[in-house]
Amino acid sequence: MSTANATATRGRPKSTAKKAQIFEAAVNLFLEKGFDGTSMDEIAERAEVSKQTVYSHFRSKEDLFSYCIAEKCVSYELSPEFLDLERPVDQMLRVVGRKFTDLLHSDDAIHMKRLLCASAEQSPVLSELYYEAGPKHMIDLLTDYLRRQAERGRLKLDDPRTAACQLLHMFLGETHLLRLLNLRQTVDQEAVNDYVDACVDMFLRAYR
Amino acid sequence: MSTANATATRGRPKSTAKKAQIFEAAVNLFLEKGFDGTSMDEIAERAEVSKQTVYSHFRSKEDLFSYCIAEKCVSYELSPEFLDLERPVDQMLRVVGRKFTDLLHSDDAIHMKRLLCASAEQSPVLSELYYEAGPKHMIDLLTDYLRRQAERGRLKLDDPRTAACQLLHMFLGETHLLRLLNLRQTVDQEAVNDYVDACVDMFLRAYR
DNA sequence: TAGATACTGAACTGATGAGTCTAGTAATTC
DNA sequence: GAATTACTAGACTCATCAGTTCAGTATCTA
Repeated sequence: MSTANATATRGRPKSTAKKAQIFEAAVNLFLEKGFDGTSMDEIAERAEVSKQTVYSHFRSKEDLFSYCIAEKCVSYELSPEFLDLERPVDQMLRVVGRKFTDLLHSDDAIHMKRLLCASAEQSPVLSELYYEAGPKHMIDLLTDYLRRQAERGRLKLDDPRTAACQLLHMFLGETHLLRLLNLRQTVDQEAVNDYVDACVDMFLRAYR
Repeated sequence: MSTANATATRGRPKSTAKKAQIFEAAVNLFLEKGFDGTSMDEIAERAEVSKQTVYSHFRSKEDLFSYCIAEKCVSYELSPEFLDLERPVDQMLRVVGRKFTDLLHSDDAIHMKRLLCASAEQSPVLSELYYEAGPKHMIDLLTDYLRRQAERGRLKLDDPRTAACQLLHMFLGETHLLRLLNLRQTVDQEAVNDYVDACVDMFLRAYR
């Protein structure tokens, strides 16, 4: 059991490895079975850790849950680098569409969204975290890209944010809803790609 | 206590009024607090009915839940009458957009969607009901409308179903997500209307 | 090595909640 | 009126689960 702790205290330091194990177990269980459907005993068992250790790292179940969601949200942050202003707009938007739908139709993202919808009533704080790291961040990136391309005269639009919302929400389409409702276990990648292409074509016909 | 029962049996018939009370109480509680967050005692209390009566009308909590969702889905069926082929397309689509967003941003619809997302893992049967009565039905109606307008030469599109999906998902936009995540308690009706108009404009620029 | 803290495992507490049971009352049919 | 079934109120069973307690062991710092 290797151990590392930043602040030097007396006695045996808390194992960051154990904390990671707990997080890993908890996040997977929460995503699979929801908050209410997951028990602390289950988490401890899957983490191969005693229940007391779970409570020594996290004050309560809610606490652990928040930690999991917050941690997960961080991983959703997309880097803006891939939005290349030099590439042809249609090509670039197709790439964006593919990346975006890949991410959003993934099991992980679907489970996450379900979880947040379910917990939205009790804790909008977590929704906030998710929204900022995920959807809002993506909209901001695309808005910026569209504005710049408009300035270059490659697109004709006066409200880049509205346009970004339109395109991204179109991308989601029926597949996303079907996945969310658990009516599709697998994604027909080809069909999604065709749909994305159709959206880009349509978008560009409208915005030059 | 007025009572009416279709099938004539011996003894006191079950009160359809009581059943309706139970349904009313249950559906509201489920929508407000979710499946796990609602207890049968609570339902009985709000319905002003004894717990035993609840169990005499419904076999189990799951049973009652399914009944509620199914019943609610029926109420989501939109009649196709309002899609008038004679009115100018842009005008008609604006009306559709307003009706659609009004419905989908309502507290009721938002709670319903949250509920279904949460229960999607355990029972895709309910998702199916919802999807057929709500989204799918709406898509079908609009697809039909778009096809007919294309036949009349008022629109230029080869895949009316894709176009319908695009438009409807655009309509949802950021507001829907924010409502779903409980980050907006009220809807800025004017902003939504402007957004809907922008979507219709954009849609028509793309499809003639 | 001593003092301190982490971890284990298992038993325990207290609350909540689904579903049952019972005894009595109300409504309906024949 | 007699048989039958619905409804009520409340107590009851049984399981689950968040969080605690405890006694013993492991691992760290000084």
